[in-house]
Amino acid sequence: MAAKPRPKSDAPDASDRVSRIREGVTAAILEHRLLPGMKLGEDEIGEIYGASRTLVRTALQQLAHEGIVNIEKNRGAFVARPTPADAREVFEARRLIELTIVDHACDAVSPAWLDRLQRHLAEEREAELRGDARASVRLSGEFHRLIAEMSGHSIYLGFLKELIARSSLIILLYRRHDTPACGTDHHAGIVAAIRKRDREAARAQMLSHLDEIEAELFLKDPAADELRLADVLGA
Amino acid sequence: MAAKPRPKSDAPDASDRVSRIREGVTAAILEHRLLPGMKLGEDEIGEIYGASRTLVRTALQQLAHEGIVNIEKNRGAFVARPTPADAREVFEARRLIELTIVDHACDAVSPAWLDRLQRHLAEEREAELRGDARASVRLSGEFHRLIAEMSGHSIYLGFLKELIARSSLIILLYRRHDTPACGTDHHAGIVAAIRKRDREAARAQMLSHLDEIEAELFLKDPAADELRLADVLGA
DNA sequence: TGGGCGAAGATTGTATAAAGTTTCGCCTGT
DNA sequence: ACAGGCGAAACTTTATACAATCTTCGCCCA
Repeated sequence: MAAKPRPKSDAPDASDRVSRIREGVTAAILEHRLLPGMKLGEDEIGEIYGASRTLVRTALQQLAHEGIVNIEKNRGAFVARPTPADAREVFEARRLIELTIVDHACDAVSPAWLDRLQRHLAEEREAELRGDARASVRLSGEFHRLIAEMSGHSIYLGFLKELIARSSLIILLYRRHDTPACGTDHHAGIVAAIRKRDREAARAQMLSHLDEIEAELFLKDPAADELRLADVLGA
Repeated sequence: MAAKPRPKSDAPDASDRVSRIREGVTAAILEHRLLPGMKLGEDEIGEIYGASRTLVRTALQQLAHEGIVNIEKNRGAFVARPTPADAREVFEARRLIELTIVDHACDAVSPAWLDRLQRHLAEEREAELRGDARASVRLSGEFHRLIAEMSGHSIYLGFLKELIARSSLIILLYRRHDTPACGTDHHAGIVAAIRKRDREAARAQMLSHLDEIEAELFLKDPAADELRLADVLGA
């Protein structure tokens, strides 16, 4: 199923060695195996992926540009530790962009896309049934990316990919309770609205979905204190 | 005035060697000294800046991520050549983001910011008087970046920096006549609205400003032909 | 004379080694 | 006993060398 022969270079994340590293580290971060603030040694990662530090460095720089890794001069790379302020910015940006994206998705609806969305929803439900929280977070992000791809706007897609990665980090950092299923029903509702080409409904669904995710976070001052403490400890 | 002592590493574009390369190449592209499609040889740039290919490569990768440079595998880096479709996406994204940004700018207005905006407008008028089209384009971009900084949203700022860079490239590529002053008056109007904290007026001004810029472009099919011609001449 | 094949040149991708910086441990002096 | 400084180790940063790939020019053949 992964043997889709691309004639040229359709996707930037193709089969390069550095992309494999980047996606591996991304997955590790998003699946909570790498905690925020952790050191990402070049030798360490290079050994894991059997690659030279040159490639590791390239991947790390790309991740830094995506906002899920911080590179400090002469110190090295660390898993990003978004502040509550960052979190609010990310979700505000997501509201802005994704409300527009669903609009476009309603225009671009097609049987092929609907099928793909449907299959994704099934996958999400399966992971949810399994109680696999990590997979749920990952698939939730992929759902939003799917809609962005559907919109056909490569710029929005690029922006949203960054925002989703940071969101996953934020959710894993700040969510109150181990939210078992943060909105698979919402996703289904969004798909339903898109199928009906009902822009207003789609926007409303998406908005309440994002609001609910953000509402489940713990972004008050106590979190800032916690962060500041870690800051002193880190620097 | 530029002596704002940053204790740590507040700005990513600090005084690194790679940043100097990146900014130099960016300026060259935005000032139309490097035409779209031109080859950016690593040795060539390295020689110019007295740097090793390692650093040049890093800078080029960052520029590629910003969207003003294309890197083709085993071929090298080239100045990006945005298509009309790209241009439309860029301006749609700018409309979306900048309308929100001016909203926030109205909230963040302060004497210091107003002074900075005023000084920038003076600088723009001066360049316009000089008839320096290159400086005008650059300063126009910086005006929008200034408002983004004013909004205090680092995410919007980052997104907009990319969009502005690509916009400059697009404007230099597709504008119909050598537009002498593409909207310095608009900028003044936007500043006036921001000073009065009039969100609605600011949004309206910004929207008409962006629309006018896009309207001055030549984004039809003939433009594609024009591009192809340049292609043959360039490569 | 036009087209295809092939080798030389050039350029990029990758790895390795040297250089500089930070950090941590240890030692000495008060 | 504790604070401050010295030194070594580990790491990142930068540069250089090697390998793989593509382009180009020239040559041969139909």
